[in-house]
Amino acid sequence: MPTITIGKLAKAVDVKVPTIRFYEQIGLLPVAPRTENDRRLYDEASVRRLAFIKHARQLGFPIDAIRTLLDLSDHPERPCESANTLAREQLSAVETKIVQLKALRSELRRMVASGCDGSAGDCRVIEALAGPELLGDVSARGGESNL
Amino acid sequence: MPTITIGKLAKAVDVKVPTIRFYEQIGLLPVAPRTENDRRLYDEASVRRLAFIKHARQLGFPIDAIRTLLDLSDHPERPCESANTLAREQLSAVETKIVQLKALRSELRRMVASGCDGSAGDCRVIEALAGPELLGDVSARGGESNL
DNA sequence: GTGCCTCCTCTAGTAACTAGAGGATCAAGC
DNA sequence: GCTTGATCCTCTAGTTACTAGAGGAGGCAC
Repeated sequence: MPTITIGKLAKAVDVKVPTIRFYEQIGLLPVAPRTENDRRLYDEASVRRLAFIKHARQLGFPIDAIRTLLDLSDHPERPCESANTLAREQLSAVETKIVQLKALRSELRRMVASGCDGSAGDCRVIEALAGPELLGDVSARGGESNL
Repeated sequence: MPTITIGKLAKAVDVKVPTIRFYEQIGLLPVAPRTENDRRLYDEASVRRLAFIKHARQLGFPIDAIRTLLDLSDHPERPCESANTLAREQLSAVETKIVQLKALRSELRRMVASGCDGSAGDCRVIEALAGPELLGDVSARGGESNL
């Protein structure tokens, strides 16, 4: 018997209300039963499910991976190979990102260290951006946009 | 006298053609002059400007910051304080991100290390995701989405 | 009864592109 | 002169994972 309102669920898991509706809409959360006044109602299982999602998101798993993970957790009899694979993939994505960011960090440190206080004409920061790229093959995919 | 086609510019800087049009549209690149057949034409200055943008993007500067940076580089007589500030901000954003990702990495490593090969019911990966969050206050802003 | 809070739906906006439709033009080879 | 394929044009919509806001109904406390 579900008795938890969407606001309470949001508070319990520390997720925003619209996010919960969004998760329902994309099918990460099941369609919630409603009161006669059309308010969504949740139970303890919903709290656990949402907490699972939140935790996975914090670890950077994309929604599609979380879908698979939830599916597995809903069917305990299935082999969990794919969960392991997803975790390994996510780990290596994170590791790659760290390497890339460290390269960026050192270039930015050089830029900041040679900090100038004059006019833009002889600013080292701008010079460094304009100059030939000394950067290794960091983020050859075209930038910073995603994990 | 501009003579470089958009395709050549794209190749010269290693940026995709639609990206160049996009940069023009949002005002990062000036509106290019056209041939009588409506093709955009560029010159060496365009190559330098686009390279500047690309390099700044690789370093993770957001478009708005790049706008400021380009503006400064267009007006060498202005003080370059803001360039320094932007670089410092970007550096600290990158440093923060590295710290966050390292925390994620260690949790993912623990998950992967305890890798199971049975069924989802007793999968450590899923258990780790479902269990109480042991995670420190990493990425309290809600995840991985941006730099 | 009167605020104020929570809830509802729906649309649009965010960042920084990327992909695709549908069509015109160009350069090279035969 | 013609065909073929590459390149160009514009415009719209899709990507990710939400977030913000409009506009309105219902519920609770005093």
